[in-house]
Order: sequence, then C-alpha cells, then structure tokens
Amino acid sequence: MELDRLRRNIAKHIALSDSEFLHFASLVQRRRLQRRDRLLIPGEVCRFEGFVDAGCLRVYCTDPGGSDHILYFAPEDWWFADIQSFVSESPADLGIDALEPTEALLIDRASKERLYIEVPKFERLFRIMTQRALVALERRMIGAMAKSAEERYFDFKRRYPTLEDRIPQYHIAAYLGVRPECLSRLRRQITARES
Amino acid sequence: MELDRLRRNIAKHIALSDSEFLHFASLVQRRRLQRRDRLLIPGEVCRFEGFVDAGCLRVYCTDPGGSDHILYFAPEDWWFADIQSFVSESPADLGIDALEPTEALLIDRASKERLYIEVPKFERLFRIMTQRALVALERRMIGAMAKSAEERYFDFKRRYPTLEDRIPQYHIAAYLGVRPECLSRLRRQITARES
DNA sequence: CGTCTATTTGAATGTACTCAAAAGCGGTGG
DNA sequence: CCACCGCTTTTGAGTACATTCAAATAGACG
Repeated sequence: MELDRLRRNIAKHIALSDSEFLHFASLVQRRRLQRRDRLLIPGEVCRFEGFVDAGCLRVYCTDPGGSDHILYFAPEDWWFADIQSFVSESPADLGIDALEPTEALLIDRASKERLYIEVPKFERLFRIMTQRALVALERRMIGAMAKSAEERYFDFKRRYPTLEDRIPQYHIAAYLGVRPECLSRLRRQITARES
Repeated sequence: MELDRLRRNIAKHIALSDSEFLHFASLVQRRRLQRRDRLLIPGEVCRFEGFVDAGCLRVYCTDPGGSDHILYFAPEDWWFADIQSFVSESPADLGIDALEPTEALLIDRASKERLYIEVPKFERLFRIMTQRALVALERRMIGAMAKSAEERYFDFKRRYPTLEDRIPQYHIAAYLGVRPECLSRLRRQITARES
C-alpha cells in the first residue's frame, strides 16, 4: 500500500524508523469514497481517526433548523475525526462526508491505544498534532469573533488555497458562517471593487 | 507548597505515583496576581503554561479597532497558555490577565520538555488535556456559527456556573462575541420574558 | 459626597437573514 | 444538436438582529 504522503506528513512532526512507521502502517485501513459518500453519520459512534491521502472531506454539524456548519475541510494531508465521539465512544454530533472522490486512511481506537503502548513515540506525535489543531482552531475562533465575513472569506482562501474551485460555494458559506446568498453578494462586491 | 487542587486535577486524567507528582511539582512556580495584573502581554513570548489554583484569568486578543475578544476564561482548576507562542517561542497574539486576585502555577518550556523525557507518562497527560481542550473549542466554534447570542449566553452560564457574578458584564460580552450594549439588552429581554 | 467605571437606554445605521424568483451551468436523452 | 432537468448561484425586497454613537443612570470606592 502506498503510504508516502502519510509518512511525509508524520515526518514533519517526529522522526520515525522504518519499522516504527510500518508498525503504524499495519494498523491503518484504506477507505475509498465517492463524492457525497458518508464516512460518519451524526448519531453514530466515530470508530476511526483518519488521514486524507487524496480528495476532500467536510466535517460539519447540522443545526435544528437543518442548516449545515462546516467545522473544517480535510483535503489531502489533513487529519480528521469526531474526537469527542472517537475517544468516549459516544454518539457523534458531527458528520463527515466526501466532497470529491476521496481516499482516506483510517485507524480505529483499539489499534491506536495499542500503538501508544507499543511505540510510545506516537503519544508524542498525537500530542503535537492535537496541539497544532488546537492552535489553528483558536485562530479560527478569534476570526469568527473579530473579523467580518469578507475577511473570513480571505482567510479561507489562504488556509485552503486549492479548495475554492473544487467545491460548491454553499459549502464555503457553511464554513464561513454565512448563508450562500450572503457569500454571493460578498464576492460581487469584491470583484466590483477590483475592477 | 499546597498543590492539592493541581494533583486532583491531574488525577482526573492519569494515575500518578507520589514521586511522579512531586517531580512535576518541583518544576512549577506559584505566581500571585492582583486584579488587572498582566501575566502575558500580546507581543511578548509566552514562557509558561499554567494552572489556576484560585481566582480567574481571561485569555483574550485585541483587534485592530481596539476591542477585546475573550477566547476563554480560566477560573480555578483550568489550564491556560498561548500555546502557539509557548511552543514556538514566537510573539504572542493573545494576552492573559487577572480578573480577580489569582494564584497560578506555572511551568516553563524547558522544564516541560525535561518532564516529558524523565516521566513519559506526562506526554500522555498533556495529549489528553489538549484533546479535551480541542473538543471544548470545537463545541464553542459550532456554537458561534450556529447559535444566537442568547443561546451562547446560556451556554456561557452552563460552562462557567460561578463566573457570572464574579466578573464585569463587558467581559462576558467579549466572550460571547457581542458588544456590552447588546448583552445588556439581551438580559433585559430575558428577565422581561420570565416575569 | 464626588469621581470613576460599568451598565442601561435611545435612535439611527448596517450587515446578514428569509423568502421568493430568476438566471446560469452541466449533464442526459430525444 | 438542442431541449430539458436538476442543482447552484445570483438578484431583489423586506426583516431581524447587532452595531455605533451619545447620553443618562447606577454602583463602587475613596
């Protein structure tokens, strides 16, 4: 199984020997998804933590009124899970599904716990990765409180440079925290100003 | 030095022997703050990660217009830091200061790294704590996108049950993401509805 | 009591929202 | 090749909610 992208991703955080990486590799499963395929349905238990090898997922929640809100996108090289559900084996609040044909690498909870015991270095890896995710989310949270929809739109483009023309705009709106109509109007204003 | 609260806090996540805890305890410093004392000034490097033994801190950022936005409060039993700054030793975006007379226990970066090496179990502790912080922030982020100011206000009261009458309302507004005038009007509406 | 800070209230403004309809776009089948 | 269909985006009009700015009130502390 080709796992180069995963290996390079891990190498950004910690150094691993071949055998340590292979140990990890033996615990992950590849999962192929078509556009719109659902990897996690809200209410189910999230039995995996995953890494996107190709394609793109959205991690979202649906509010009582039926609107979706996207917590983050997971294009290639991103990790994802409903951590709350994964860790406590409780029903997920979040949903995860594919916005494009996607290949994800999944590890289940028991395997991950075993990994921590057998190769303690992975405890460090996941601590560092979780820390980075927390920092990123803190920035996003501050952006949501302090910035205008337009600034948040530019932040989105900076954060996901390749994504804008790969996915429908209503998903971008669901990430920004505005309605699709509002994003449409914002974009019109921006292009009007530029010309 | 009395460290019971810290010890009980850690015990919620992992089991520690007396000597393991004492090892940790030997690395923390107690810091006493008056109301309005600043623990971290934006632009400085955050040289500590901390735990609140008594009192309350706010962790906030100031936008270009001069308005503050509170990322979270840290009353007794909470951990805090500008992780981004702490980990990378870069200038902090966040500020941290005391809303009440406060006692904080601080550990610096070098001590924490040493701790990870000498007692690897702490790698696990901080992974778990960071994970929990991430889950909490995910919920807050979704709330910011999906909920009304009034619902967020009720969430605040649930999350910090003792805080409402300990701190000025404009700090609560800065946490909710609204102006103080708006929170004032919200509260009036709520009490009007109840009577 | 007076001063400083915090909260409340009012009026006008702005930004995003809802609902509804039209236009654009891509793919399929006649 | 064109007509039609479904889905997405755009546009319009009216509304809701939070904002700004300004002023009045309320509390806390010396």
